Amino acid sequence: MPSRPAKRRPATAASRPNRDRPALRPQRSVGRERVANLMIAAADVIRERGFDAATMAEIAERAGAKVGSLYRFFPSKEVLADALMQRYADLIDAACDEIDARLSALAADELADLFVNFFVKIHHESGALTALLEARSHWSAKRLEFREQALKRFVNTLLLRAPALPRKTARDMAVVLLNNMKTMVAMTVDKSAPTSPGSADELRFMNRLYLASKLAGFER
Amino acid sequence: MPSRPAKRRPATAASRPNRDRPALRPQRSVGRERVANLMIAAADVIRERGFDAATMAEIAERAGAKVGSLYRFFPSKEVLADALMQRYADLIDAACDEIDARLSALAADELADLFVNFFVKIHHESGALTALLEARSHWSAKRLEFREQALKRFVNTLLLRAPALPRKTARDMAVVLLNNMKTMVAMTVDKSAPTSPGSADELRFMNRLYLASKLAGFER
Amino acid sequence: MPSRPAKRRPATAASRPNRDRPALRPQRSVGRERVANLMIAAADVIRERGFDAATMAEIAERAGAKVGSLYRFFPSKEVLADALMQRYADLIDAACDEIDARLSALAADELADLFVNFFVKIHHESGALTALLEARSHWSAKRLEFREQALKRFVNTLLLRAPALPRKTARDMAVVLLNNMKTMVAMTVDKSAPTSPGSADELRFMNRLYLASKLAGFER
Amino acid sequence: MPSRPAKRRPATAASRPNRDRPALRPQRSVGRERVANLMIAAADVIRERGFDAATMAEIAERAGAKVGSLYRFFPSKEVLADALMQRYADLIDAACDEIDARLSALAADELADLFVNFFVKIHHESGALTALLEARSHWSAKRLEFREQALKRFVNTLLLRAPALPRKTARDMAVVLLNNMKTMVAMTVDKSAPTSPGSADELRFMNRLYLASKLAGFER
DNA sequence: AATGAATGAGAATTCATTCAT
DNA sequence: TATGAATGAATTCTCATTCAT
Repeated sequence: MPSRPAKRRPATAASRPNRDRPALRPQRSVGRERVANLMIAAADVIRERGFDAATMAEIAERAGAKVGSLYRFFPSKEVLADALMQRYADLIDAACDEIDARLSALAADELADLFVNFFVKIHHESGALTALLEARSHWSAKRLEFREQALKRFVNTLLLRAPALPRKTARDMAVVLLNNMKTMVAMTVDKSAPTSPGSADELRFMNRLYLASKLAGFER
Repeated sequence: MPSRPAKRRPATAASRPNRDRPALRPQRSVGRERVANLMIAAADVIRERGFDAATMAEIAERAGAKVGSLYRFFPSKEVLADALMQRYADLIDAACDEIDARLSALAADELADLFVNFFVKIHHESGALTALLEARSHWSAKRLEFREQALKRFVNTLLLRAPALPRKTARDMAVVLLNNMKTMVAMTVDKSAPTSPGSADELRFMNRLYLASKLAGFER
Repeated sequence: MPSRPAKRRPATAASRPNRDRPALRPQRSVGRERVANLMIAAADVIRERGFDAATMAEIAERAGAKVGSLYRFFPSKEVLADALMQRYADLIDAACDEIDARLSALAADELADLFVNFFVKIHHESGALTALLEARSHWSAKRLEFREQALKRFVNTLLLRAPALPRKTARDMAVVLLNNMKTMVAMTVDKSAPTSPGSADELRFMNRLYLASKLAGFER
Repeated sequence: MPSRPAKRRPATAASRPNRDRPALRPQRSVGRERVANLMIAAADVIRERGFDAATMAEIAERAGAKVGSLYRFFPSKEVLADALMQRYADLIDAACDEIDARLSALAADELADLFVNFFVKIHHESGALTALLEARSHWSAKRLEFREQALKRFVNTLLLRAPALPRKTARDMAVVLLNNMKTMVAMTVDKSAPTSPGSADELRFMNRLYLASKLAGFER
């Protein structure tokens, strides 16, 4: 009974294992399209199954690709998740920019609604956001970073609107707003738990109430 | 010429005649203690790792038991989760009973705080609740049932307090409150995302604001 | 404070999205060879131990493969059995074609012998046939299909030889012949029960007697 | 991390392990009834699922007993199977006695029919016979012994009827007859494979033909 | 560069059998 | 004695990741 066959070449120190490499940024348009498709597929699968249950094989298949291709661009599942998070961070940045530009023209309630619908809009485009935020299995640095970055942008927008607001208060508010955004996604997008549209209205109402109350007296 | 001794019957995981059996009620005190330990361990592991990533082996080990014992009482991971959910449902029932008894003596803000801290208190006792509610992998009937039951109890309490409230409105409010409860757990108990205590205060404030506003004019 | 590294996603056997996929057709020559070896090994192990007692691990090992490879091509034990059955169905088809071609040149006794040795010849090539036909654990559709297909071919051959035979009679005869084929395998190939060669002669004799008697008067 | 707890007392040489003990022959009527029920349940389960797939737990449950009781009377699955086989051997003995008594009054065809229906009648009473004969997993001595004993009885009856028959021929015939008995069970009792009643008629016909042909000239 | 194949390290689940009360 | 509980060794199946052509 021969002992197990020796492990396949154990990745010599020289040959840096693949997974530490960051996501590949393809140069040619065909490559960029492929990456886009892979990320869409990944978002879909992760939304449907959750991060843990999503398999690289299904993601590749959903994108009409082979796992090999998937691994060419995203050397590990973690990196793929990170890339998605980065994408969401960028989307949030852009949306905040847009809000900031119109900020002085917005009524408080409008601002509140824009906030609360933030993630829903992102979800509309690529829906793995909440699934990734929930995933306990590996709170990668990237995911914490995302949270941080999002909060900072929200704080920034809040302070732009109400400069007299203490920064610390703004930060705590941002945390609450972020959770409301997640809740709104759960209530309007997730099909699993049956929720009447009325509850989304309630959430919107609560969010308006809260923001109006907090901004009152601090607004420019 | 097969020389090995005949193998025992393959414990074919495929033909699982067992999985659908409900959780076994232990008969003897040693069994009751074991079940209690198993549920504590399960709650711990599921909280820490999430439902998908929690393994039956770790749960058993943490309870000082062998998987065989775990499976004796809980014939599948699903059933184990369902048993936990049932436990939480019972806890909620009891807590609602308590609130209902004191209801007329409570200020609106006190009521709001009791609501928002609901899950935190449960978490304190057994912390897998939010992890289970998040688990996408299998929205088992039991889990939906739990949601439904919890919502019904909240509606009941709300209507007790404000009988003039339309039932449908109460239901939508309950959904929002439930999400606030989950958020509060995330903000105060989960150690993964660093959150200042201030944000919990903000959430409490928002919740008070909301409840007060909705109950105003409807209260007994 | 969980310190262990986050575990890989539990390869939950419960959520098997794979099992129902048909056997994979290998693309490369190395894959084809592997599949061939796996089927040989499977037939051997199933013959020796019976379907239930045969384990995927032993099959893989006997083929010099890892279970992972086995499952790549045959996503479940059922599918593996089905693939073997399909193989046997093809062999039977081919053998019937051959008999049909020579049919008019055959004496009735020769035909009877060809029939009764049918399964023995198949067994010689790949010996899981009777073990699979016996397996009670899961009368998969494929296995019933096999039976049906084999019976149809036998009926066809019988009617070719004796066109005046009522189809229903031919069908009933085919069932008897099929059982004789199985018996012949048991008597000549299985090493478990000690049987003298004389009993095979007796079976052959009975089969001749039967066929001659039934065909008499109906032959072309 | 303490190593695994020491195995529970490893059955000292003094305390002869249970499984070598033969089946308990209960003295009191209540015990005899319990054993009878257990054997009926065992036969049912084994017939339905096959020997390998039958579990001691299901057998006990089907008999309205606990596994502990089952093991009290049958110290292992093997012993249980052996007890069933012994039962079948006794039934066959009795049936042969009966045939022998009427032998001179029987037409050859009647004798043939009695033979071919042998196992069906037994099956009617307790149906695990063919399942046990098929079970490859452990060709225990008892099972071979059964075969031997049955064959001997058949030979005996054949020689009683046709004393001039060479003993060796009678033995080979008995093997064929035994297989026909099994086939008849498969065709008339097993519900899995759909078989028309006509095929049973064919089998009966073949069996008559064969026996008549073989006995001709040798009969008393 | 694309991709079919390999694989190792689990993970869920089962069950014959033995104990202890 | 009856029976609830314990257990350990198997067994099926999964999947992230790496190779070789």
